[in-house]
Amino acid sequence: MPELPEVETVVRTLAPYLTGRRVISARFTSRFVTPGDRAKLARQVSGRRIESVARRGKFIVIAFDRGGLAVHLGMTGKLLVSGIETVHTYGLFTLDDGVLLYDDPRQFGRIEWGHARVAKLGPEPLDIGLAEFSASLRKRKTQVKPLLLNQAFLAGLGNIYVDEILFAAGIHPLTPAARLSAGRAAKLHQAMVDTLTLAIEHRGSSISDYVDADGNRGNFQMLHRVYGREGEPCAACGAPIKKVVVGSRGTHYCPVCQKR
DNA sequence: CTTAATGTTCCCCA
DNA sequence: TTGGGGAACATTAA
Repeated sequence: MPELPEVETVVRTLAPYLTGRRVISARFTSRFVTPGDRAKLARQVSGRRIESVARRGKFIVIAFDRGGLAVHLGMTGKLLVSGIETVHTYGLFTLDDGVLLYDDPRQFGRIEWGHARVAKLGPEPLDIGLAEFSASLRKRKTQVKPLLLNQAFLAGLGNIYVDEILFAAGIHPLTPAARLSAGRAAKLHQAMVDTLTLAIEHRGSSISDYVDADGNRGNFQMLHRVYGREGEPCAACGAPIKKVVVGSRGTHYCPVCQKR
C-alpha cells in the first residue's frame, strides 16, 4: 500500500495531531513489526515529547526530544489517529491528548528505535536533480524497473509508481538503465516528478488497504494508466495493456508505447 | 483450493 | 562485486 505519495499523505495528516504531543505509554504486540525487546521499546518511547513527523523514502520518521522512531508501513500497515483497535493492532501509543494506533494485518511493517535503515536510503525522487539522476542511471547495467525499486538507489518508489512512471516516460521496464539516452533519462526524470506530484495531490492510491492517518482513502488509483489495468486499452494508443512478471513483481506496460 | 497483493531481505547461482 | 531469480515472511480476498 504505501509508497512515497501514500507515506507523504500519512505524514501530512499525522503531523498536526502528533507534533508537540507527549507519549504517556506504549504497547507493542508483534514479534514481526517490533523485533527484539518490545517492552524496552515501549520504555524508550514513553515520556518522550514528539518534536516532528517527517517522511524519508517510505519511512515515517518521528523525532522525540530524545531519540526517534522509524516506522515503515510494509504492505498493509496503517498509522491511525482516529481508529479503534482490531485484532491486527500491534502498536498502541497513548498520548497526552488522544491515541495513535499501528494496524498491520500482514505484519510486514516495522517500528524501530533509531534511524539505521533510514540512513541507507538513496536520494529522494522529488529532490534529485536531472544531472545526478542521469549520471547514476548511466552507471547501472541492470534493468530499469528493478533499479527504480531499489531503495538504496532512489528512496520511495514502489511497484505502482514505477509502472506508472515508466508508462508516462514511454520506457520499457526491462530496458537496461545504462542504455537510456540522455533524452530518455530526462523524460524519465520528468515523468517521475510529475507522477509523484500528481499522486500526492490526489492523496495517494487506495488499491485495497491504504488509508491516511484519519482513515481516508486516496484517489490516485482512478488515474492509474497501467497498474491493475491488464487487458484494458492503453489511454494513449488503445493497445491492450500487458502484464508480465519482473523480479517476481507484477509489471504492467503498454507494448506499443513502451518498446524495448 | 489456488493465486496474487502497495515491501524488504536473504539465499543461490552465473 | 554485480546482477538475476526465487523464496520467505503473514494475512486476506478474489
